[in-house]
Amino acid sequence: MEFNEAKNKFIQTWGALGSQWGINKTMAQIHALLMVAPDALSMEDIMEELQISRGNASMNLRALMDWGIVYKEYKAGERKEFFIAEKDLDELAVKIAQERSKREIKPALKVLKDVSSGVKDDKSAEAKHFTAQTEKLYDFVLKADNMIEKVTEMKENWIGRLVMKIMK
Amino acid sequence: MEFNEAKNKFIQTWGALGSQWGINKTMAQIHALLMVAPDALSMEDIMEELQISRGNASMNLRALMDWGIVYKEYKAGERKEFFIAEKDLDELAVKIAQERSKREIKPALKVLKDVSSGVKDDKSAEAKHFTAQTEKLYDFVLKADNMIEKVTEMKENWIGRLVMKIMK
DNA sequence: ATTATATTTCAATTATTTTTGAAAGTTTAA
DNA sequence: TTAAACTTTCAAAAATAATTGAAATATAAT
Repeated sequence: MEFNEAKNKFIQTWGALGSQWGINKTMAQIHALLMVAPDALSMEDIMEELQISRGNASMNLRALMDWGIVYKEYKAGERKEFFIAEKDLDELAVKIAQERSKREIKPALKVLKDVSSGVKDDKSAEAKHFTAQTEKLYDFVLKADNMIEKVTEMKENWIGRLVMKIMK
Repeated sequence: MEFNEAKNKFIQTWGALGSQWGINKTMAQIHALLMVAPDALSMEDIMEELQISRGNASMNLRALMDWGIVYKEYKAGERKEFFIAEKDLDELAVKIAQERSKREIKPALKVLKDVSSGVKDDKSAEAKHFTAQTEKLYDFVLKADNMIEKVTEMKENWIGRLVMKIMK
């Protein structure tokens, strides 16, 4: 396999994986590109490699920085900005988990709580069932969300590492 | 809050959550509806409640059944089919995790492995860095995928439950 | 075998999301 | 201050994804 072929394949795959998980394709591709780039890349470099417009590059780089998984870097004597990816994968996972929890799960939890507790007075069978089910869902999503948080804290503590080991 | 308002809010929220995680909105809404329905619903019922077309209902119900999280039910004396959701949430989580692993993560892992091992001969610095990075990513995604599998097996064994407890 | 009921399929339409590119905005240097 | 280098913004265009609806298919009752 030729190097450029491999790189391209990797970028495409990472992009596809991203879009299946609700992250836009270009954003994931830029991230992929930065992950395997030996040094920081400029916006021009990124536009060139991925064949995308300036606006697209700018907006997705901003998004990646908002997620905290890509950083700006300034080079002495260079006027333009360069970008590097967070390369510590554990850190990457933590950032993504926290961000998705904050943006998507937490607000959903709030609604779940509201709707499950909002119909408590209604004594119809339908309403009772609804309350019971949404309560269960709330507990479940909350548990899942807690798990994400705990996993992100785990890497620092020994029992966490032990658990990971047991879990294989 | 009125019952119908609550129900609607729940369906909308579940739908939005679904689409943020790569599942189409209607599919998630049908699932939400079935989750809180006290008994099985017909395709007509679903079309009516969600104001969607027959084709849409049919296709998304098929998808939900492919995921193994919605089942058909036949009622004596009734010609049409009825549908119920998997209501055991642990089971639901397992099914979703397994399905996404199979459909998305496993194929991505294969590509990661291919590209990371495919450029081993190329001695350029760029290629070396690429191989190192994609190897790390492979290990990482593999670990994450294993974790999903392990979590799904956990509920059956005591140490798993203990771990869950410790993790809060 | 025919009709009535129910479901699936899929090309065309509609809605949503992403991308572009050029104008406006910033920052640095001279 | 002006100009050059670079970045951001955002309305319009393009690409992608979801939805419709009617024809085709399937299934059951008469």
